[in-house]
Amino acid sequence: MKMESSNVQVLPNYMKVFTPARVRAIRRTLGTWYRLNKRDLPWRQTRDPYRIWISEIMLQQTRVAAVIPYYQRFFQQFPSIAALAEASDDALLSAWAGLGYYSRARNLRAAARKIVEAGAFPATFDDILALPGVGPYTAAAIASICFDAPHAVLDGNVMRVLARLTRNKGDILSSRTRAALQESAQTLLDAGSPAEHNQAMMELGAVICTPRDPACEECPLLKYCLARVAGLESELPIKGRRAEIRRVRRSLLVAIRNGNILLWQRAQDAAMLGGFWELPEPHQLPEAKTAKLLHKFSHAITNHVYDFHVMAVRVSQEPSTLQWTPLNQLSALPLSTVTRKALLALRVLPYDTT
DNA sequence: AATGCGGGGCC
DNA sequence: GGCCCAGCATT
Repeated sequence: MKMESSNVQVLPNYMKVFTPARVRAIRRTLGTWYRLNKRDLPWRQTRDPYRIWISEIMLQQTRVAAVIPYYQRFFQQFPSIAALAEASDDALLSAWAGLGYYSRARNLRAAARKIVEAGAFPATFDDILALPGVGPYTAAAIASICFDAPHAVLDGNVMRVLARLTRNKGDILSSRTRAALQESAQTLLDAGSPAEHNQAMMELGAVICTPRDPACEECPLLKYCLARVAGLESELPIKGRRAEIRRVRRSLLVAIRNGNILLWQRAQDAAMLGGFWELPEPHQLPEAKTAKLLHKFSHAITNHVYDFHVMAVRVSQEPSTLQWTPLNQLSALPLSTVTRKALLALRVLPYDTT
């Protein structure tokens, strides 16, 4: 009898949640909750692979509220995959400017060209995964939502839901924990309706099982949640330490002459912000004569915080890497967010075009 | 396994 | 003003 009780304790946590009867109950409860409570989002009106693909790429690391204005506009500019495949660099980056992670836009066009060449949108998990910019999460999302493929999605929302549901105390940044959670997600997946099930899991994480102050009292899975029973819902999931923030002081130079402003364009294949237009910095204009400080602002990128000083300068002769750009053409160019912030503050740009 | 890639919301 | 969020590609 001692053996029996120790056997029960040895069971991994996910086994306590994922008994066949509980799995069935969780799937049904979750599905009912989702059908009654799901938000009405633009990409939930369709199963068209082009639409779903674009929405999933835009939603990588990006909040729903930030994506919505870009989503509608994107299809006006690129009504078909073929149109996207032929997009110019400027059109592509302009459509994405402000969304961040610009390699997503570049990969989008590369993938569009692959799809055009293949003649149809890939319809299996493996073929979708082979598209540039598509990883395991996005492939599972598209395959399940558009093609009913039984692949469980594991994004940040689902990791949080599952870490709490199974009281998994592993670091979700580690690949071991992620593998365990992927296994949990696949076990729980309702293969009869993977599109709805996957979206229900993500929706639960987005609106109920939130990072801070989860709304457990409203959660359809409350009675199955091992973290809640243990009072650990606010401690899970565990996330390891990240790199410390570094502060860096930088200057931007504003030279305006005859209705033109001096700018430079980053190389299209640059690792960071490739193809974007920028204000020059002092090392690019060594002989510029500083006139005065026009504006100060800060801008955070990943683990850096930049404190920018925007200076008005006069230039006698400009390096060939810089270009005099007509002020009235600025809104047609992909401007980096830093440059846009500076030019908006100086009223060189009349209003935010993004 | 570790790092870089934006931008925005919350406290 | 600092802290948190988190897919994919690259190394």
